[in-house]
Amino acid sequence: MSEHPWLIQLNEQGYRLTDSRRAVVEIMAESTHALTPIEVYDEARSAHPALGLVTVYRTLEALEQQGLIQRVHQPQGCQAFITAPAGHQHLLLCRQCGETARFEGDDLETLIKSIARKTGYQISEHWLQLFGLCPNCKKGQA
Amino acid sequence: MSEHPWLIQLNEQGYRLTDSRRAVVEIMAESTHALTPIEVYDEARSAHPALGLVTVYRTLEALEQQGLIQRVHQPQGCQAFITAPAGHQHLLLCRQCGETARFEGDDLETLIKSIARKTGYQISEHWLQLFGLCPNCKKGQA
DNA sequence: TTGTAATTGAAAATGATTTTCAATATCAGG
DNA sequence: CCTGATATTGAAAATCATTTTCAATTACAA
Repeated sequence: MSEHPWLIQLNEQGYRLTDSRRAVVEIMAESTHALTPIEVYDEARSAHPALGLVTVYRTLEALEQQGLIQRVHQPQGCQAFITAPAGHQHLLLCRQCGETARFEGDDLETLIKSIARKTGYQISEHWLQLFGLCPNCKKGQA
Repeated sequence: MSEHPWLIQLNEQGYRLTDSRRAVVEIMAESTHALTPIEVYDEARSAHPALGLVTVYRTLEALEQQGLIQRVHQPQGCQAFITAPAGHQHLLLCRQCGETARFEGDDLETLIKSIARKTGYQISEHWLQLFGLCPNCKKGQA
């Protein structure tokens, strides 16, 4: 049987392949929503009922270190994870259902350079995130 | 004695003025760093030793509701607070010492409208934050 | 000055996350 | 295909941040 690319990457990094990891990867890799550890736990147990919450935490940590998923910061909390944006993308999150979309748009470079000059800071990272309602939730709203 | 403007605002909103609140406000209003509840607690107790941590949490919550302070999201955690930016400012944070600077720069409107059109999302909020080293920490680095 | 309702701090409760640990499973080497 | 060293597991306990509960205290309006 062929393994998910994330699992192959983990394996290449020296991680062993287990059913627990397979279950967590399957859920995280498929989801377009930000998921908390508990949510991953609940969903992943349908594929692997013996899964423990601790293992979910450990697997999420490994995936984050590999750059495959990332933590999402939201007004209501910062525990959820999503698949990491490819390349230089930013996030757009639905406040209602947690659905995510991505976009690019980096004419931020000019702004950042100008801020660096004005403040004297050496800028190494930036976060840009948009919040709103996805097309689906927008409908239900009106 | 004349009270700090934040205390006056709290008072006008029906909050009573107590030494606990005065101690917390004094620390938060003066700081250019993001401070966690425990840090506020430690610092504020030099002015008011009887202060309890619970009261710090409650006061921070009141100040946040009044829009006087705001929670800061950082890679290392999201528990710290700073004085709320005036008007439409964004944050620049030093990863080393937590020092904060602010900047404006909202030609984001164009970007946001274009993302809204492309994705169908109704965008209601955006977060933009920069991270780096403040002039002081930059010196110690090299 | 006084009464009442807001506020306090301590302790207990909660919730998320991490650590500990003995049992189990993966997988490299024979 | 076995086998053994070692990574991994899940449960329970520990930790850490935050919230709730509650009886005592305090601010402040009358």
